[in-house]
Amino acid sequence: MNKKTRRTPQKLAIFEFLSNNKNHPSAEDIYRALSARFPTMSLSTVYNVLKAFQREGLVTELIVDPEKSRYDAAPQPHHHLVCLACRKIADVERDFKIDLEPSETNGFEIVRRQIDFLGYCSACRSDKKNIHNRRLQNG
Amino acid sequence: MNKKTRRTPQKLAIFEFLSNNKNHPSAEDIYRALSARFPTMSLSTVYNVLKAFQREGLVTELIVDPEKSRYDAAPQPHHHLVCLACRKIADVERDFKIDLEPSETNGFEIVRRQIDFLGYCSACRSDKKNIHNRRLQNG
DNA sequence: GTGTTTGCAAATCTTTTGCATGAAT
DNA sequence: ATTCATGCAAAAGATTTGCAAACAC
Repeated sequence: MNKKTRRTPQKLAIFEFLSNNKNHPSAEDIYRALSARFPTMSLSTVYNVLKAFQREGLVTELIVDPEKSRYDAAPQPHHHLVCLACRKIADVERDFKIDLEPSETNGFEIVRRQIDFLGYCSACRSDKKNIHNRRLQNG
Repeated sequence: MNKKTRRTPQKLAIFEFLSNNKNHPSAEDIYRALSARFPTMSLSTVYNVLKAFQREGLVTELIVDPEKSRYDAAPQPHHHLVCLACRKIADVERDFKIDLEPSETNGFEIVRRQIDFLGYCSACRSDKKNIHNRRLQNG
């Protein structure tokens, strides 16, 4: 962590939780997970801390869930599998060489690329099958 | 458009506006753009219609802006350049061959892949001072 | 006529903000 | 002592929902 910002127990706990977590939790997820250890911690503190971490470059805000932001503390760039049904996110560790020709960039200065593989996770796939089967049974 | 759903003037106007628009507008953008022609149209109608179009597969909800959904009626799959400062979106027409090994898919059934090139558009580059005051996403 | 769509208001949900208190440097 | 962080409540924005009236089929 940076020296400019203060090391509070809440910040340490949030950073630790995010680092050890593979689920790319939302602010609410983090809040709920830590409220046993920090019963007085507020949700706005979670938001404040996440914003501060983003400014320091420690945390990335993932934009893959239309309903809420998800957060990622992984140090190396990577990509994601996103379930369109339950919004589960899994990491794809591989790096892809994708680059645009200067003529394709439309004047943009590209600083990062993100690849989302959208689909259905195994749990939601079997749910789908169940629904399908039920329909067939009902006629 | 489909036969199952009814052809109302509002729906036709929304579809037409989205098809002729390169800016990937938000629901609010669409609402404002059409309220001259449809002074009584409500914002929730815009949302309802967009949801119906998504169900029919006519429109895609883009998840690139953490503050609001953006909509795209383009028929061909394509990718996007996204400005991290002003959230302008530009299309990248090229197709990229990116595929995961079965061992990398984590049990997901992939139905679509989306590549976002994140950076700064030319307008925002020329006034970098403002960038810091605006949204931050690993800027 | 029937069932869908519209439009309005109210509700819900996520995220931000203002401000007083408390804590880290 | 100064400055930054916390926590609470309230505000702000985006999206959804309930429902009666209007309209497409």
